[in-house]
Amino acid sequence: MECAIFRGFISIESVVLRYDKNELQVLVDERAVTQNRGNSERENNAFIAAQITEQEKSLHEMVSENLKELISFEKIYVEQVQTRIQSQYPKHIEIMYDNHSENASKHPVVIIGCCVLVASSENKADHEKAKWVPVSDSNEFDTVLHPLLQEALTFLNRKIEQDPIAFYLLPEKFSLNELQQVYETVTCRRLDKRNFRKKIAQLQYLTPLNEKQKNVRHKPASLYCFNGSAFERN
Amino acid sequence: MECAIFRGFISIESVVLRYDKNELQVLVDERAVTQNRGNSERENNAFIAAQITEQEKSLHEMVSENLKELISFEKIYVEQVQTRIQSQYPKHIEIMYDNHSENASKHPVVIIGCCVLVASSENKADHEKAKWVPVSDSNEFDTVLHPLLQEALTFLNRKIEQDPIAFYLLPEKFSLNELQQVYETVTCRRLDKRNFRKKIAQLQYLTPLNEKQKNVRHKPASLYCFNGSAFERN
DNA sequence: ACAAAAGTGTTTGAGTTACACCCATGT
DNA sequence: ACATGGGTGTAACTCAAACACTTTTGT
Repeated sequence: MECAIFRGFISIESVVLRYDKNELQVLVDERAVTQNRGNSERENNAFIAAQITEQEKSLHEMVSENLKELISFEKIYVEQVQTRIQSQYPKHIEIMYDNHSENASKHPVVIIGCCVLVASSENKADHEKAKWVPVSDSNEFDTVLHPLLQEALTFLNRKIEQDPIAFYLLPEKFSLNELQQVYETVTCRRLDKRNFRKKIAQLQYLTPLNEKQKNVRHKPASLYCFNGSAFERN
Repeated sequence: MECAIFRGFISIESVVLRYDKNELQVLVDERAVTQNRGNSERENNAFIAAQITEQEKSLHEMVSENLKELISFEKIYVEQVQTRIQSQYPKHIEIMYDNHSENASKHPVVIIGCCVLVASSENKADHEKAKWVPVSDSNEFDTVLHPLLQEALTFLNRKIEQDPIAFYLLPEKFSLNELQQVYETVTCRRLDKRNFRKKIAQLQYLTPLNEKQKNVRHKPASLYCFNGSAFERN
């Protein structure tokens, strides 16, 4: 094994996604936007820095704690999808650190990019701190963060075929068609209804509830919940 | 997008693997071992730190430059397989930094773990700086680095099914059976000779050379080289 | 009664796996 | 001549894809 160590900065970036109104939406943090313009409010950054040094925390915990200021949720999925090293600070970040600011620019930055999934029903309505934007609204986004969004979507596309992560994007109870729509949206292709049901039946992720949709003007669908006993993650 | 940035250390760890004598071997850096005992010789670390701040370099370049001090090679494969954040320095590393050493322990460490592949024929013989050890010799390894070795082997096992990375472990010219043996060693299972040849024939990675093995006491095998035109990586 | 989504099996093609014998060379 | 690994095709099986009609509810 070869090993080298040096000083630097560590940046943890999260793309937070939800599934709502038949589309994927990404969380835009209005605080971050204003924070980049003006240069006050370092509490948020300081917060994480403090947490991490206190004891060893997983990415899940760190991202999770940070996000609680923005949205409410019960379950959350966090996975690292990107690591890059830059010799210069990304343009969209103003690093305001207490001291050593004069030689800060001599140190590289490691950027850890995460893909975060939350269920739509568990989020507060939009408020002044953050808003949800369809991922298709590409001109909404800071172009510097854009590559991470792409990376997260690519990751999600691949991952959803392998592991039961669709459930992080769904409410507790859901119908098979809702589940299928999540798969279709994430993978960007239509699926055959019968083949889809055969496939997930094999996987045994689902517990059927003795409950059906109400007040729909068609045959009501049976509802299911996710049985994660075999898939404890984080 | 959510973002947080803080000070820390960046550690780049590489597991360097080669295929030799029908087994995978890992490079053990004797310098690192002595470096951990005594606490001189920070040139190596300083070297990389300087390089990275000078201009933006890829992991490939950084690891590659660092390894040139240990072994010789022409082609090399580098891929990041792990990122973890620790609140404390790994035990096996003594961080000796010029100044700020008093508050250094307040900052977390990001560890970037890489899987590196080199061809056996391209390496210098073992010398005092480094030696090659079979991966099966598990008690040879520093237990702190061990998880990265596992991660690298798992990665390799999965990756070799998808991309033509076996060629990084082989000399320029090789027979189909040598190629098959690499696959068998990496995936830890026997393969059917005919099925294997059918499969790689489809993939069109190979250019047949008008050349055969010499001085073997059996029917000499045809030699091939890798045609990487469709797979430019790094 | 009608509109709208729910629900349910079978057939076909593609790809993967299993398997046995003759060939060219060095000693 | 014999020992050693090189080299080749076919049949069975498994998995994924394509496809159409009946059912239940609200209006």
